Amino acid sequence: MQKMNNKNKIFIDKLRSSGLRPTNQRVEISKFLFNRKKTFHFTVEELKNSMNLKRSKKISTATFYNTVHALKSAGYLKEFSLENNTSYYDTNISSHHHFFDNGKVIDINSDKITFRKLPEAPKGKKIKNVEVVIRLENNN
Amino acid sequence: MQKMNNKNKIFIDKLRSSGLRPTNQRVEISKFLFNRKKTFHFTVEELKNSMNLKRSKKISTATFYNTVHALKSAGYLKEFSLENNTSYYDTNISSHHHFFDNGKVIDINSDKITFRKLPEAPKGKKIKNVEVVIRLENNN
DNA sequence: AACTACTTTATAATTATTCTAAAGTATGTG
DNA sequence: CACATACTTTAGAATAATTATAAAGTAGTT
Ligand SMILES: [Mn+2]
Ligand SMILES: [Mn+2]
Ligand SMILES: [Zn+2]
Ligand SMILES: [Zn+2]
Repeated sequence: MQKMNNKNKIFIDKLRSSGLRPTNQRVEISKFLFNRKKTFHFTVEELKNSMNLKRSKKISTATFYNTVHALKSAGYLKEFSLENNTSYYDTNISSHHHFFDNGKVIDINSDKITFRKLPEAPKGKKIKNVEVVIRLENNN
Repeated sequence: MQKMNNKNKIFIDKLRSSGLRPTNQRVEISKFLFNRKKTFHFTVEELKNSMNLKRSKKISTATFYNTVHALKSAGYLKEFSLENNTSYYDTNISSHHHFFDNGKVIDINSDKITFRKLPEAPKGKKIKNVEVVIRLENNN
């Protein structure tokens, strides 16, 4: 019973191609994640809290986890880790780099970093990707 | 009542300078961690299991966590994260790089990677360190 | 030996995540 | 539309990693 207006088509398509029916909850999550200009880095808990804050009828934790996992498996989200034991997700699925600044994450486009020297992959292996983390601290 | 033989002095010193009395449990952990030629990458659970396997009187989980945390705070261990929700520790505390190969972690010495181009730190920030992860996959 | 401070340990609590099973919703068929 | 069937949502239970608690043990000091 999804109103299939053009406005939501792109978000619905991501769900469909992730093997998910575009239910209301899922479409709202998909819109929340992908209807923005800048990359979004988030934990499931952060996503849940910021979406549910504005809602009278809350979306359940399980639905957030399920939807995020399906979108990740389909390649619409990338998972990464900081130095705590929580999964972070990134709406920028290209191979790219990051500044880490006290828990804040900022994208660095791939072309902003190039290498003069890189090691070979060990025997029998090949390089899947190369990603750089630049850790920041305050001046002085 | 620690037997202060020279053999253990270096491991005891790491504990002392981490603010820990060199008890038997702690000295054994320190030796297990630092008495090796190659870098050791581990989770607390792995450390606990491999040490306790050989022991009749087990060291408790809390002692493993406490000791690892103190050694980390003192700078004798470095923490890092893979894409699951577990903390890994690294006995190589220098800024260096890694191959990640299906959960296996291999050190890459700092001088094996150099940059042609690197972005500036944002206003008011400076770069603390730059670390590279090279993800591997099998050939073919 | 007695006193005190630090340590170890078992166990409880917490957090992030996953699982389960029941109730809800959508879709297809006649 | 009526029913069957399949997929969803949800609350709550279960699990895994970690941290907290508090009692019993040990060490260092007088
Ligand atoms: Mn977990
Ligand atoms: Mn945790
Ligand atoms: Zn990113
Ligand atoms: Zn390392």
